[in-house]
Amino acid sequence: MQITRQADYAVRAVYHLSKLEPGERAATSQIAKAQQIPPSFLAKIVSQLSVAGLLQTSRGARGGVSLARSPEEISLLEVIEAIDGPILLNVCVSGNGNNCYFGDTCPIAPIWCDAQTELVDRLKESTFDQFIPEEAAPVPA
Amino acid sequence: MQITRQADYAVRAVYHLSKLEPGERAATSQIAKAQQIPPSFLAKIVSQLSVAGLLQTSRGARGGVSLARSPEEISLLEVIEAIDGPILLNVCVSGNGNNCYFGDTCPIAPIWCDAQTELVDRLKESTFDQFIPEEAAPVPA
DNA sequence: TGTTTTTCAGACACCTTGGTCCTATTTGCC
DNA sequence: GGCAAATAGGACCAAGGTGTCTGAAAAACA
Repeated sequence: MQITRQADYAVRAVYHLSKLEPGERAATSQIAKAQQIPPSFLAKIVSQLSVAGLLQTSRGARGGVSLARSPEEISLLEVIEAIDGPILLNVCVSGNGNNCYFGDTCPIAPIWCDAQTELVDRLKESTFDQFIPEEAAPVPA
Repeated sequence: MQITRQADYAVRAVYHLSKLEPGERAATSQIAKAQQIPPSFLAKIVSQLSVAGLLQTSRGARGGVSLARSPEEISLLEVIEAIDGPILLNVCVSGNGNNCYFGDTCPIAPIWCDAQTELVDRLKESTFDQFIPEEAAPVPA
């Protein structure tokens, strides 16, 4: 009952990039050091995020990675599902709802469906612009 | 991001026993057949639930397992945590709250803490008497 | 007493996740 | 061109979840 380490690392990497200027690049080694992620491991994670279309990478000297979209257009949910696949609290809950092989007669499945929906919605609403310290400060009065 | 199969099987086993008369026993082989759980695997799970004090077992002919308490005193949370250990959505969230090594400065940890609290509360409120068909029917008017 | 039924306890195999390492390949810069 | 910096990608290993199997111990019953 945990997101994988990979997904946590992915979130931290995207968070790190969110704090940069738009379009600014960072090397994975820099991100790894700042966020305390095993560098070799982060390389593979960044690669997956790139394939998923969340990051842009450029190879070679002075290369690095940057966000493919602005922070307010990237949600926690997207990053996590890009790495872990769809969030499913139990095997008997598919993305579309109750997939229990006991069918609609299973009295427990609705609990999982409801809890999962709540969690997914919560993560979907959490975008990375909410995590940037500078932008969070000027609260509309 | 899933409870383990073991925990799901444990829930189904407790659900099965909840439907029996109070104090009535069932053999693990019966439960396994009814709930479609690998019998050898269920044996180990039942053993863990017994150690956790949720089930009572009796060996020998005409033995079996029964609930150690009445269904309304057993929550989904208890069964799941007896098998999987505490529910933690992310490594950086401990049972007591934020355990992120970035400390209170981590802007993402609160998301996990809140979501986890909501999920745990939900599972804590779900007791097995709510799943018994006969008892669920007579709704107080 | 002996047999049957049942739980108990451990060893074992398989797959996914977590993580390292090494070797391309690409790109910028002298 | 050639070197250095950086991503790309695969091989590899360790640990935990999933599940099977086997033998032992306990209890009921004839």
